[in-house]
Amino acid sequence: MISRAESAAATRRALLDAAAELLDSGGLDAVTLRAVGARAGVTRGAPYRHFLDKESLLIAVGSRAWDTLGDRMQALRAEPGLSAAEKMRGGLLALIDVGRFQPHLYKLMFSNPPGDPTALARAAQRSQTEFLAVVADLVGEQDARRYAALLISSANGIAGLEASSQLADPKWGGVSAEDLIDTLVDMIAGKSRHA
Amino acid sequence: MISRAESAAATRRALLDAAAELLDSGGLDAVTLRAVGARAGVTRGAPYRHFLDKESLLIAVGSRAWDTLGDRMQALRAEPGLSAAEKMRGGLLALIDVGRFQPHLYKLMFSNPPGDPTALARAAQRSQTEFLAVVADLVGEQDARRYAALLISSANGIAGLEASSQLADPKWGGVSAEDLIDTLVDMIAGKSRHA
DNA sequence: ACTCAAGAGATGACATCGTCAACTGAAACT
DNA sequence: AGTTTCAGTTGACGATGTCATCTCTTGAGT
Repeated sequence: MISRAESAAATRRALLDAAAELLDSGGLDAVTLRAVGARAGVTRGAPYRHFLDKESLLIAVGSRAWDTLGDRMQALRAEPGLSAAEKMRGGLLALIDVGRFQPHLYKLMFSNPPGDPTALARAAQRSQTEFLAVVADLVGEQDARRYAALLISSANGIAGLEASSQLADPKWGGVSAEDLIDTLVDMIAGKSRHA
Repeated sequence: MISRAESAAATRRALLDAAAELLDSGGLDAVTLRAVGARAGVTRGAPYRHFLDKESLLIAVGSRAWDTLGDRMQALRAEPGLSAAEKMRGGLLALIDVGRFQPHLYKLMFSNPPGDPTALARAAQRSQTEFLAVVADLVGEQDARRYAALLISSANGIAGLEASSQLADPKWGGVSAEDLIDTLVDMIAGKSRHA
């Protein structure tokens, strides 16, 4: 029927799914090994057959999210009929959308776990290099690094403020995340037009 | 000698200090009510006389940090002999410095606790309105809101990436947080010069 | 001056959590 | 067929947040 390896891979996937779902619905506090196991159809000790500890499980969830975002970035870059500026805007909005619809997952993606602080940064690499290439197409290799770093930082901050619903404060005059991204993209794209 | 109210206020302050110190040195995991109590010279149950629960204590720590940052912003704005652009840069760097030297406290300041998600946003108000006034001095009332929101978001994101030491990645060509802030300030100050 | 309510703090207890050690059973290998 | 490997279960332990209860000092009312 099913080999042992297949069964193990299936439960591993089920554990990741369960953890991601619990994170989405109930926040980080809801992700307990007991709940994850129960939702995956196993018991509390089972995760230890697939992950070193709880932190490793969470890192795996975050890494998987970075991978799917990397896929989206890659597809976006290959998309024909889009200008470099449009691709740049799209990439930033893809990141912000994660923060918008899965805020807890988003926080996890940008958290640096005490055990292995670089783990999630490594998982983010592909997403970021894809985006870097898009920026380079717009502003040239020379300034691409600085601008890409600035854009990713800014998008991250915008998503963060929006997640804590601070952007909605009337103090900012009702700006949306898209407004801020557009302002930024226009400034940079405009600058590149001057060269 | 000392009245009861004074003594209570003193332990309340000691609890806040203890929590802040534990947070700085050992991260959020190190902040346990037992450890906080011990460091403040009381036992685990004492905090419940001053705070509703652990979350309320952490919110109080974060709020106090926002208050001192607000003081710094206020002093910076009143500083004579500084151009509006310099004040703007200084305000952003003040925020980034918190992320640089007290990363755990910084994360707390931008976290939205499940119990009262708006509590820390309220504490951040004064800092942000002070900064908003500085930005208005540079770019005018009209665009101040949008630019201030963008700048705070960006600074937040930059501090976040720096905290997870992702800015150090050679992929970005060795940019510093100051570089990114300057790039941003120049773009906005330059734009305002055009008007 | 005496009484007594109030409240800060201590303490015992409980549920929950992450984690480990020992155990079980079935699949995979020789 | 016998043996090993390994996914999964179960019991136990220490740590933690939180509540109920108790103690004791302070401070106000008479």
